[in-house]
This record gives sequence, structure tokens and C-alpha cells, in this order.
Amino acid sequence: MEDKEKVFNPATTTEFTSESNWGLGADDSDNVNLFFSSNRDSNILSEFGWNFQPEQLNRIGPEDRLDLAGGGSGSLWFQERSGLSGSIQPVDKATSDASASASNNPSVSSSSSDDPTEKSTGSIAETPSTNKSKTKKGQKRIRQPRFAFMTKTEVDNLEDGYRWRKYGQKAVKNSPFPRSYYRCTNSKCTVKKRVERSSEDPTIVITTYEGQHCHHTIGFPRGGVIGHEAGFASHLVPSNPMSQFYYPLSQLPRETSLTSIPESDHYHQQAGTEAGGSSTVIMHSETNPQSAAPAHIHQGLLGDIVPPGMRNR
DNA sequence: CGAGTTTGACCAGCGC
DNA sequence: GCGCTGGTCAAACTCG
Repeated sequence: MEDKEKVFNPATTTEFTSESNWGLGADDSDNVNLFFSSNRDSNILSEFGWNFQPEQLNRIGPEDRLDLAGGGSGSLWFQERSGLSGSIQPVDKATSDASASASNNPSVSSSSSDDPTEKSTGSIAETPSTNKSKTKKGQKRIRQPRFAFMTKTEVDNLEDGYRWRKYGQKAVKNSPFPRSYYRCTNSKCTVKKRVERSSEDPTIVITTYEGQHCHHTIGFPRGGVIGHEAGFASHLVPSNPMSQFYYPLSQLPRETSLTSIPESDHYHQQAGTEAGGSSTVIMHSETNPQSAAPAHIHQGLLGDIVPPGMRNR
């Protein structure tokens, strides 16, 4: 509500939000199945702070998309959000843009550590009141680059190789399902994620990541596999250690369904507050509802995305 | 006892 | 200005 993220069904509409700075250009309508299939996407991503290498872009291009879809494993919805891209942000977002850019880089020590996350992880010495007033009154909330994806799974919290601490839960308007807030347990890491179920299809879990991990995964419980999330984060965050997890979609096991969404259930999420989130890109692969993999195969894990040996240690 | 979760309260941003 | 909603905090609680 606060933010201008809006329902966006790439298959049926090219409508963007009123302040949508989606950056997809004029040919959005042609890209129902867009999935990192062009240099334009690369530009978008780099604009958001996700830096793809050309090779990687190629490797997860249209062929991969088709392969995934052709495998009958369903479709992947991939949404990227960002509070960066100062040039396309509303004026009042400029401040947070700058700060977000800085805090986005773990190596950058921030005098601008007004990020609530940084505050909570790094300013333990402060009294709660001081702490609060500093971060909440003085400055606007900082948004880090985000991306979201939907996963058909019965498990809310997917294994992604990182450890998360839940710090909040909220009821979501127009949804019977609460939204959970997690942050990375690594004290130096400011990454957060939100997990919520689609109100339209309770079997779909919408996971939104914010920020980039500045550390390696902690390992992989339950058999040492990496999850969907890490798999996709690795596509988007080659600058961090997870990049070594890069794994071309074309090599995904056929039975690996990242997200299986019937065409009638295209993304209608009422997005939450995304103060800086005026830019959203949704990448969508072919949908094949008939052959959608059963949700139970996920078991909250997508480790099978990454073949043995590619795991991080 | 430490780590993680729950949950009510608080705050900021936005729309009206 | 007010109310609504999302996001976060932090004390209390649970669990291993």
C-alpha cells in the first residue's frame, strides 16, 4: 500500500504502476516470457545494482527458459525490486538511494548506517530509545535492492543455505496469511527477507529478498543442498560469494519446479510497503499448468537446482 | 544458557 | 491532520 508496487500480470497486461519505473522499455508487451533474454535486461539489472556478466546472461537466456518450461515443471516468476536507481526514483527517495548504494556494498563502512538492519545488528551498545530515535526519526527507511520470486511449496521457509532469524510477523491486508520477516543471522549481513503466502493460491510462497549477503552460506542442512533462493540469488548477485553457485537453468533437473503457477493464478499479490520500490521487473517463464510438478516435491528445499560439487562451503 | 520465535507496541509513510 | 498499513523493535517465551 505504501509502495507503488502493483499487481502485474506479464501474461495479460503490460500495465505498470503510475510511478512505475520498470525500465523495461517500450517492448514490454512482447516479453510475456521475458527471462533475462536480452541486453536490456542486463541493463535493468545493473541499474538495480545486480551486475550480470554477459556470459551469465546468455546462459540463462531464452533457451534456458524454454527448457525449464518444456520440462513441464511449471513456471518461474521472478520479480526484482529496487530502491536504487536514483535517477528514476521520486525525488524524496534520493537520500535513501545514496545510502542504499553504500550499504549495499558490505565493504563500505557506512556513516549512513541508518538502515534499521544495520542498526539492529551493529549498534548493540545503544539504548533502545536512542537506537530507535536515531533510525526512525532522523532518516528515511533505506531500501536495498530486492528481488522476489514465487515458489509453489507447502513449506513457508525455504532452505537457501543461509540462516535466518525471524524478527517479525504481520497480518497482511486482504490476505488470510501473515507475512514473516527474517534477517540473516550473520551479524555483518544486512540481508532481509519476507515470506508470505499468496492469498490467491495458498500453495504459493512469495519470498522477497532485500540486500546482498556479504558472506558465504553457512552450509546446507538436511543433506547439504542449496535451495531455490540461493540458486536464484546466485544468478543475481555474482559480486558476492554466492556467485559461485551460478547454475544455468537449462541444467535444472526436469523435476525441479521452481514455481508452478496456473495461468489463471498470475501474480496478483498486493505488494507490501516498498518505499523505494518503484521499479519492478518481472521475469516470467512459460507456464504449463498441466505439467506443474506437485508441490510436495519441494519439501521446502530446492537444493536439487545445484548439482553436487557446486555447493559452497 | 544461548539461539530462535512469538507477539504486542511503536513508528514512518502514504492516501484521503 | 487523521487513519491505515507495512516494517521493525524488544520483552517474553520456547526449545535444544
